[in-house]
This record gives sequence, structure tokens and C-alpha cells, in this order.
Amino acid sequence: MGAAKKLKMNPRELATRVVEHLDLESIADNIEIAGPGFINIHLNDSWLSLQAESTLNHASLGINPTKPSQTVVIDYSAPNLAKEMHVGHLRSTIIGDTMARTLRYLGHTVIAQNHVGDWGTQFGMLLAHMKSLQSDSEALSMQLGDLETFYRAAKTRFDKEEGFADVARDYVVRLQSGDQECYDLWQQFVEVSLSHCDAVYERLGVLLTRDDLMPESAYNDDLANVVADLDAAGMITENDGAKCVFMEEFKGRDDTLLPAIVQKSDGGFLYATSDIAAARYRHSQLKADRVLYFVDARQGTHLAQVFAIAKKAGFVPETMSFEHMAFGTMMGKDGKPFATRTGGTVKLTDLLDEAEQRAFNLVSEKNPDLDEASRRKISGLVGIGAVKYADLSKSRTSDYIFNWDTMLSFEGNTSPYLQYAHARVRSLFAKAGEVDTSAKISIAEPAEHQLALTILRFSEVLELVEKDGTPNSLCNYLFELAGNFMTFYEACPILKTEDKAIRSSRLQLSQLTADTLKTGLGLLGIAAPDRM
RNA sequence: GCGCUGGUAGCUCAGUUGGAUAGAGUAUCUGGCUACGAACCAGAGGGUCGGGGGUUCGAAUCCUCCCCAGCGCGCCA
Repeated sequence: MGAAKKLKMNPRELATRVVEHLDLESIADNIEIAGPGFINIHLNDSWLSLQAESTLNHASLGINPTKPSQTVVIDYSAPNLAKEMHVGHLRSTIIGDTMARTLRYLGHTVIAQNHVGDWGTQFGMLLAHMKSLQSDSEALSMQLGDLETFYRAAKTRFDKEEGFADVARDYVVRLQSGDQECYDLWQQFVEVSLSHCDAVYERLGVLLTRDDLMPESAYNDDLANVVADLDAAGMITENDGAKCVFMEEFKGRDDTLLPAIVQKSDGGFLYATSDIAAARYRHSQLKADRVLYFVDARQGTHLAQVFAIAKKAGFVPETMSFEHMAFGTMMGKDGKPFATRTGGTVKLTDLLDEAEQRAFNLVSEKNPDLDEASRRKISGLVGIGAVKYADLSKSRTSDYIFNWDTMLSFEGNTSPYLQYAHARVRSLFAKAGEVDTSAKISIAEPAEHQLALTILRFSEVLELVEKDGTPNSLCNYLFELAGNFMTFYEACPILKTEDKAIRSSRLQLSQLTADTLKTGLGLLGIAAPDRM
């Protein structure tokens, strides 16, 4: 109908003429024109059967690598090492992980970049606090055991204790100028914080490792160069002692131009500077074709400035694709963003503990015969999966309110539903005995028809995720697939069917469903156990 | 003031380039377990898609003006 508009034709008339020229005898049972000009093509069952068979025989479910293959840098997770990871870090980490998995699956080269916040003013405060505790190493290591408390203690002193703020600022300068003592203290702190991140990543089952770290501090030596190069390009304006880049397209209050400050009046650099350095590095060293930033929507203006500056300065090609895959803020139940300073946030580890506990209770209730170790294992996969899915299944851009119960639900559109559909198939095969894996698929029932149609749409969904960075479209698809399977399962007897050919065909369809579910869940970083 | 998001069923949310009677989950109600696994299935009710105007054969979707909410807007990250 879009074509009809361009041709200025009546859509129904165009549809009629298109249908006259269609030759789909081998594919469609029936072609009809409906409504304002839709062409409905009723795919015939034998064609669908053939497609399903070839998908089943295909090495990766009919998915062919995207061409040309790209080098894609994905910037995600990036927690601030000064504090413990909280629920607000979930989105970037999990969505980025899904994108990394999906793009790799589609044949791209993915370079993960975990741009952790390990640099900047707040570390001065932490180091000063560490230093004063250093004489008592036991107390120090104990306090570091709980980063949240440690941070608060340092913050309190920074705000209230006379002279402490000056000491803290001095530590920042010493750290950034390479003072060995400061550096050692800093390393000690960062190590504690990173091992905490490692543990969270491990529990979440995300692929990030230390190899993917490219912390802010790594760009430190390049920051002066960035400013010098911007200056050489004639882009620096000095304002109240600070070095700024002004661009026409960025306006602030009262229509004045909004600066990107790249160097403070005291000589220090800012995160705009390191982000510009990172953009340049990703082009020149990592050779990225595409760079995806899974970063809070509130950084929108900042990143737009960074991309524009890097391009204008010639640090990266004008045509290079920098995409801010913004996501919304997780709000508290008062509808306001979690205020980390007041401690209103939920620790990620606490959320995961609760998820596993609730899942364990449910698994134990459903499977009292299983031994505890198995129940623990399954409840880990189910509980963590539920948390991840709850986040992944929402549209990326909108804000949402954190709620324990929706986050930890195991019914309806949740990952346990998908895992359950998968487990049901596995259970069929566990009971089926010998299975003919080369059996013909023959589709006859409406439920079979619908299931096959949905299975065949997998690749188009992955393309959408690849382009838009929207894991929720994959979630929606998998939910639909699982739902179609549940309907098929209720409507079409499989093991109980007398007819050998029908039984084999339905088992083949089930296999295809399980493979697609398992693969899809795998791309979401969620496991699909055989029992649950 | 300018800019970016968003406002869809009681609640939580989908809705891909403008298309058919706006869909799920949840909650409520009705059915279905001597199980190919009830974490499920079948069905019912529930909507002025924030409001007005416009473009179009056709708008939740595009344009415009309002209202509401969250966020961003000079030396934190």
C-alpha cells in the first residue's frame, strides 16, 4: 500500500494487478485481497513443511551470517568502581551482553569495552579515607568488604570533616600525576571493586571478563593529546580558564551555546575528554565499523557532543556509525530515579539472592523428588533468568519502576515460561524412545501451521535486534513461539499418536521449537535446562 | 526558556517502515489435571491509545498546538 501511495493508485486496484502477476502455486493455497488492499497469501502446508525441514537440517536454524561482517565495538556495563553494583547497572550490562551475543551469532566481530569508572574526583575521597585507615590493615580490609559502607563513610568525612576535602583533592592530583603511593592505594581499591564486579558478572552469566576492561584510567595519558589536537584543529575556546568546545548545534539555557568542557580551569580533565579519547581509540586502534553505547538516556547530550566533536576534529570519519543505544532510568516506587547518594537503591546481589531463593522454593514445591543440589542448580538458572528477562523484555528507551514482584515473577510472559516450554519438549524426547531425526515434517493442523510459521520468522527478528539494539523484540518473539508451542502441545497429541509418521513429524516440530527457544534464550544469556 | 524521553485495559507493558475488529501478561470470573510436565491450556469481561486541530482512502503511529510526568542544559561521572 506504500507503493500504491507513491504511484498514486487505488491500493485495491494495485493489489488486483499484483495478484494477477503472482505465480505462487507451489507456495500458496489461496491468495486473496482484503480490506483496503491487503494481499493475503495463505502459505500451503506442504511448502511450510519443506521450509521447516530445511531449517531443522540447517546448521544454525536457518540463520545466515550478515554480510558484510562488521567490527562492532559495544560499550556496556561500565559500573562506577567507587561503589557496589546496584539494580541500575542491570540494564546496560544485560542488554549489552545480549547484543554482543546476537551480533556474534550473526557473524560480526564484537569487541566489548567495559568503560568502568575508576578515575576522577571521588577516588581522591576514597583514597584519603583509605590512607587514614592504612595503619590498621585489619580494619581497612574489613571496611573494604562492604564498598557501600566504605563509600558512605568517606563521603561523610568529605562533607563534614574539616580539611578532609582538601586532602581528598590533593590525592586526585597526586593520583593523576602518577604518585606511586597513591597509585598503589588506588590499585588496591580497584582490585577489591573489580573482584566484586567479576562475581556479579559470573552470577548473571554475562560474558564480560577482565579482558574486556578498558577503564577510564586507561585513557589518562592521552587526555592532554586530545586537548592539544582539538586546539590545533582550532576548536578550543577558553572560558573562565576552562577549555571548552562550542558547537552551533548544542544550545544551553537562554540560547547560549552549550560547551563541552575538556579541561577544567585547574588543569584537570573531564569525562568528555576521556570519551573523546575513547571514540578516537575505537576508530584508530580497534578499527570499529560501528560503535554502540549502551548508556543511560540522561547522557544523551553528552554523547551527542562527544560524537560531534570527534567527527569535526577528524578523530573519526564523518560517516562512522556511533549509536547511543539509550535506555531509560529505573525508578523507585515513588516514581523518581533511585538516589544512590541516599542509599535508596537495591544492591544487585540482594536482588539475585532473592530471585534464587524464590525460585528454589518453587522448584522444591514442583519437584520434591529432586535432590537439593539439582534444585539449587535449576533455581539459579530460573531465578537469574527471570530477573534478566524482566529487564530485557521491556522496551529499552522507557523509564520503568522497580518492583520486586514483577522482577521475580515466574508466570506469564517471563523466562520461566520459555524455559518451561523447552523443558516440556526435552521431557517428550526423554520419554519417546528411539526418534527418527530425519523424519518428514507434514503440517496439517492449524496449531502446527501457526507454530511452523512462527519458527520461520526467527531470522527476521534477529535482524531487527541487530539493527535497533532492542532485545525486547526477541523476547516478544520467543514468548509468542512458546505460546504457539503450548497451544500445539495441547491440541496435537504427540507421543500418544498412533500414526508413526504424524508422531515423528510432531516430534520434529517440537525439536525445532526447542532448538529455537534454546538458541533465542542463549542470545538473551538465559539458560534452558532440560528439567525444571 | 531550550532540548530529550514518555503518557495505550484496574496494574505492568507490547504495538517493526501509517493499515484490517488496538494486543499480551497480571488481577477478576468460567471451564480443564487417574499429566505426552497445570510454572500450563481454552474462554469471558475490561480501551474517548493524555487533549484539541491537521495531512491521508486510512493515524496509537506523521505534522502542529496545549496538558502532565521524568531527565538534561559550564568546569561530578
